[in-house]
Amino acid sequence: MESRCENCIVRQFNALRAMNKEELKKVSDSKVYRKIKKGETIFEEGEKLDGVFCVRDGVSKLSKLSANGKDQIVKLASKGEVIGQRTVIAEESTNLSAVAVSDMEVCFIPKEVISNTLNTNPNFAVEVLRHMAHDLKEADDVIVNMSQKTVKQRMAEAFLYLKKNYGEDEAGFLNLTLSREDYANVVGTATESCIRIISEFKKKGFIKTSGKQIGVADERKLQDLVEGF
Amino acid sequence: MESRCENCIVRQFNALRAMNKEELKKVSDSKVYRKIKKGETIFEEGEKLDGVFCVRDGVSKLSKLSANGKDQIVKLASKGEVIGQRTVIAEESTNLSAVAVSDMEVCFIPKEVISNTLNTNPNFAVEVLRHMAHDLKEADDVIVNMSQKTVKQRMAEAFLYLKKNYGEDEAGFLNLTLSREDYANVVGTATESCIRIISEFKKKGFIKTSGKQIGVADERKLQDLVEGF
DNA sequence: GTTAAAACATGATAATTATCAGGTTTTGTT
DNA sequence: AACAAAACCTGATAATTATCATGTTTTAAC
Repeated sequence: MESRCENCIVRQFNALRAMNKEELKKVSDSKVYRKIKKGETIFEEGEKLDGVFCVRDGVSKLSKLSANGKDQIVKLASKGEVIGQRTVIAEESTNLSAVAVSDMEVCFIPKEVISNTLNTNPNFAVEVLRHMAHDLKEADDVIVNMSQKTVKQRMAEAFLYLKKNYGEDEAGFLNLTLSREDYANVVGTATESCIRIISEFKKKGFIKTSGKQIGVADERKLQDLVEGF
Repeated sequence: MESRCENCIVRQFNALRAMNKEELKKVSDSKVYRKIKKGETIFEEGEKLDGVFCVRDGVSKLSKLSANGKDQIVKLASKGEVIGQRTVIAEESTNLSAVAVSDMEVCFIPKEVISNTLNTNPNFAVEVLRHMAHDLKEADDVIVNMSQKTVKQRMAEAFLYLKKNYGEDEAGFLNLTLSREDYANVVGTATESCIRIISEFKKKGFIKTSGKQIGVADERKLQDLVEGF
């Protein structure tokens, strides 16, 4: 279901809200709406991007492949977030791949429109800057977590993060379902270790599972674990 | 030795080069020059910053303390870099502490001057954005390294990084001398493990040491190690 | 210059995590 | 429905890394 950016709610969550009517019109006229199926690749590490992707619905993982064939998920991007901004601004090839972890709807916005607006509308530039500053802070936090927390703590944190950011259904299962491998790649561990910890958490009553679905069963206990008790 | 920003070479390395004469004059008139001794703290995690620090000389570590009392160094900032930008832009308290790892000279620039310029000069905003985009990419790389490389590989990388970015003296020792503890905190490991690896690298002829000083002895071998051979 | 504190160093051991090997279950395709 | 592929799971083991204990050297303060 396509529509005009001017009326798009998603825009309120990202820097595009700092655009004026004219600028928004240009974006709307040049944007390309696209559906992306779960598992499909939006772009791959090393590619040059001709624009950015504004996420209207669904979730994408941004990850980087290493020499030994492992994938580290650096960030999950969802409704309202803009993917590829960093790359377009720095005028480089992407350092990350973007793959849909659920069915997605995105709008592709050509880079010219973005950079023109950046160069002429300081409000927009500052707004983008704020978002990037936020991303940078989050990245710093991830670095610290990676080096100072155990795999168990990071797993616990991942469940709490998903609950907080994507919510849960009526039955108490997380709305965003990730494969065990994806969990492992978020947390930075081996898939087997990840599965083992899921089993352990389940046995201890911290989480509940049903097939691929996972739900937080004892938020407090998970929180305690994260904090080192 | 104080001077005018207009004539400051350091400015060429950071976003301040996108300022026009008037703006630069304002910065120069409001800036406060300050010497900082090795080991001295510039600001601490959680503080509110009234401005940014432009590094004229020396190196600062930006780190975050964790619950268990360990410090993770997220970034080393040196000549030309601006510290505290992220915080000032996001209008939050800092998520990191800044401590000098060598004697430093910095210029404090009040945040009003920065934000006024951001709001009126798109060139400056875009330039800041570019620098932030670069920092974000580096942070992503660190995340991936943390999760996918061994401590040994990260140590090897640290030596190569220091050689590349700070150079070495006539005797072949790194210009920037870090304590073993700082190395451990950059790499994200225990100080004892760090020391052990230094001993091992020395024994194998990858590096050489003399007191606290460390020099790269076999760049190729270190590089091979980083790449997993 | 003495002395206390900090930094450096190494061994022994324990804890964490990865890897390999073998299963079962689920999913998607013909 | 049958089949192959992918995802999930568990055990055994090995590798990595942290921790504790203890001693030495260097640095800084008086």
